[in-house]
Amino acid sequence: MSMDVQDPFRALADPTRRMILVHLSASDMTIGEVAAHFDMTRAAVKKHLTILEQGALISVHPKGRERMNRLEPMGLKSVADWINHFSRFWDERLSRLQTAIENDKGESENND
Amino acid sequence: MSMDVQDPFRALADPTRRMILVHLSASDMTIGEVAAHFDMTRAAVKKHLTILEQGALISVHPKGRERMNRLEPMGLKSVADWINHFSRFWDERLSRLQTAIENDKGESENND
DNA sequence: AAGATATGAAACCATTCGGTATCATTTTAT
DNA sequence: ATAAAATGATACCGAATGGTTTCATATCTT
Repeated sequence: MSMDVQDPFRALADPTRRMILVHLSASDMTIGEVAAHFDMTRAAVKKHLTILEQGALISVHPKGRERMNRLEPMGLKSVADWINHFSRFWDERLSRLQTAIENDKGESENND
Repeated sequence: MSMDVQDPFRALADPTRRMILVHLSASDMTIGEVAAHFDMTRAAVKKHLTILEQGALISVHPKGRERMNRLEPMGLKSVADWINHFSRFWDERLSRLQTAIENDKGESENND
């Protein structure tokens, strides 16, 4: 009932929705303009846009009979922030890898 | 048949799976150890671990009758890399916001 | 060898997902 | 006023999701 804000991770799970975000990063677009880039009905694209909006990854701005869909970068940033909590792990691994390379013969770390 | 590598975005879509990653960031764990943190059956947790493995977000290492599940940071990095293609947008917005604040009376940018 | 332990695998179920088609509503243009 | 254009809304469909239960298999431990 409250059209609650769903988490943005779910919105990113679908490849079509990720493509939509890429297109919207070039310019704001109406539903019809977005749909023109895909081989599916406007209705399907509209559902994707609704999910993106619920995930706060886009915002919607009515202009007359059209609805402009706009990328909402802060929604993406919230996802980036979560993931970057783990960045120390790949940083660590990267530095360990570099060390191994410098040592020429990397000791094959604990694989099966 | 080929147990193909699914995209990691789908693996991140579920909140339980994101929690699993947090737990695994503390230490490698067996299925049973992971399951102990959740109010669901081991079978369900195992399914989640399979999806995480398919998304290359974890790796699995059999040790006797156990299977150690290990965080695979580079999988997460691939997601971070995709998202960071958009980082210039929130950076831009942030700098525009700062400018507006410095100008004291921010001109309420084009809202409906 | 026997029993306990850790996992694998499959069948099943309700719900969600991604898509379609159809019809209604709102706004613009003539 | 009317027709066209853009979107909204709903019902419907097959497949995928997230969970369960049950049974089988492999490995420790004694």
